[in-house]
Parts: sequence; structure tokens; C-alpha cells
Amino acid sequence: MKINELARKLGISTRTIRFYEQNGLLPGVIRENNRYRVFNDEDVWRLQTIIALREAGMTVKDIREVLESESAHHAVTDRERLRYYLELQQALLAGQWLEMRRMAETTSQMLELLQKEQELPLQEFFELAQQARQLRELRHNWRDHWNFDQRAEEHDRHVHTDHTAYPGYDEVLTHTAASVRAAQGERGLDLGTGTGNLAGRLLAQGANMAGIDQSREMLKQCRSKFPAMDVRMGNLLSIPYDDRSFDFVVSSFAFRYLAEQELPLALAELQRVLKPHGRICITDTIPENTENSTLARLLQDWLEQHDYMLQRTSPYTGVFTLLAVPIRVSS
DNA sequence: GTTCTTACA
DNA sequence: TGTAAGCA
Repeated sequence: MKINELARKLGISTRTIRFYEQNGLLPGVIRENNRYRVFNDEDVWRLQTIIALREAGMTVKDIREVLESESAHHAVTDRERLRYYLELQQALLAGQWLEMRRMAETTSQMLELLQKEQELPLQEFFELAQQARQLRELRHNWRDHWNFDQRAEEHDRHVHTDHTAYPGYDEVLTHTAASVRAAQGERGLDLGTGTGNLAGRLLAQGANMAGIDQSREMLKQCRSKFPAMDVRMGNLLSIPYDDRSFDFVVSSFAFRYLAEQELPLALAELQRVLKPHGRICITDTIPENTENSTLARLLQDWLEQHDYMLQRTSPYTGVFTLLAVPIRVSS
């Protein structure tokens, strides 16, 4: 098949096909004597894959990486690799989606200012822009954390042996799940679910569980342990779920990794995916030393300021569980 | 007439 | 990625 016919069939331009070839997405295209390209079924298949991934918003560079490693491996790993890249893409888009939304909001705020101020509110514009920029930076910088965890296979052993990082692990999780009191069919989200140990307990209570984690290996382990769970790649600053999706959100041993400036953003994200009267249950360590204890306090303050009623318990030495239930405001 | 490469937008 | 030029 020559290039024109192929382009017509796939609904793309010949230029695009040549461009893909030039960028290494179509290796080994055969030439006729007159130097015309001839495409075989394999090429067609690859091109269809490329078009699909482009439609998902993947860059040509990313697609090349997906496809390159593909031919070298077997069918199972191909599937996994594809899945991994698509999940990465999903997480990326979740962040961009939030960014777009924030831009729309900023625009509205600027219009409002313009409406009600006498003079041009240039100073206010500038301040708005500064805030927006900081948010973007925070989200953006997170990307560097991705893929850091190659030790997921040992994770479940690790939580039982490292008593400093995970004091009283099983008891703590059981206590957390008990505090939540999931009702049959409720929809819950576990932030930083790891291998799903907390989510699994809530699953057992009859809840419909979803979870996010940054580590692909964790996701893999979690899926094999709890096939019923909906697990996605993501982080606390851009959660890849729709607004008001969950009756409750839980998290264990995850918030401690947040920097102080990140906490408000993470909580705003949490609140976004939570239903209006949803509850929150966060379990974590409180190191007595300065840094993270302020994090715990900030967490509590934020929740109180946002009309949650708090119940704080300590299921184990050095661990706290915060159950936050919204105070119903009659309107 | 079709495709190719190269250059520019 | 579109468009155009100059070739084979």
C-alpha cells in the first residue's frame, strides 16, 4: 500500500505519516525501487496505535517510548507497558484538567474585579497571577516524585518490620477502618493506598473502594490483592476522579509525606472529590520532633476551619486517627 | 500523476 | 503538522 492510500484509509495526511516515520515511530518501512514507501499490515497496525495514543494526548516522544520497548518484549509485558503509559497519561491529564479549571476561575475573578473597581485593578491581577503560579508550581514539582518506588514487592513485609515508620500497622488500619464505619455500597477512596491494606478492610465492610497511588508497582500489587478495587495512578495534589464522587475518603501513612505548603492544596483536592456531606478519616504518625507535628496541627486546623467536627483517637503510640464529619448547616 | 526531500510557517 | 517548491 502506498502512502496516499494509507493516509486516506486512516484519515490522516501523508505529511503526518512521514513525520511519524521520521521521528522513529515507524521503523523499517520498505521502499520500492522508485523510493516510494510501501506499507504492510504491521505498519498499519502501528499507525492505528499511534493515532489512538495521540488522541489520548500523548506526545510523539512518549509514544515512541511505548512502541520502542514493545517489539523487544512479549505480549504480556506489552500490555502492561501500554497500561502503564496510559495510566501515566491519565494522571497527567487529571493535573492539566485542574490547571485549566483554575485558569478559568482566575479569569472569572479578574473579570469580577474589573467590574467593581473604579481604577484598573492591575495590582490585584498581579497578585492573583502570583497565587495561581504558586499552585501550578506545587502541582508541577510533584511529577519528579513519580516512579520513585521500586520496592513495592517488599512493601507488605516492610510495614510489619519497620516499626518506626509503621507503628502497630495492622491494629492501626483495623482501627481506622472501624472508625469510618462504611455502609454497604458506599463509595470510598483511599489516598496513597499502597498495596491496599486499608482499602481492603473497607472492602470487607461492603464499601465500594477506589484508591490512588504514585507507584506503579504498588498499583500492580494492589490490583492482584483486591481485584474489586478501582485503582488509579495519581497523587494527592491532583486526584484523577470527578467532583463529588465519594461518600468518604481515607488515608493512612500518606499525609506525612506532604510539605506544609502542599497540605492546603491536597485538602482542597480531597474536598473536591468528596460528596457534600462526606466524611474524612486520616491516620498517620505524629513524630514529636518539630517538622511534622506542625503538619498534624495544620491538618486539624484546616478541617475545623472548614466546618468539620473532629474526633481524634490514638490507636497506637505515636499514631493518630482523625475522623472528620461535616457539621450540617441547615440552609 | 504520484511521491520524495527540504525548507519555512 | 500544513504548505510549497523543485525533482525523479
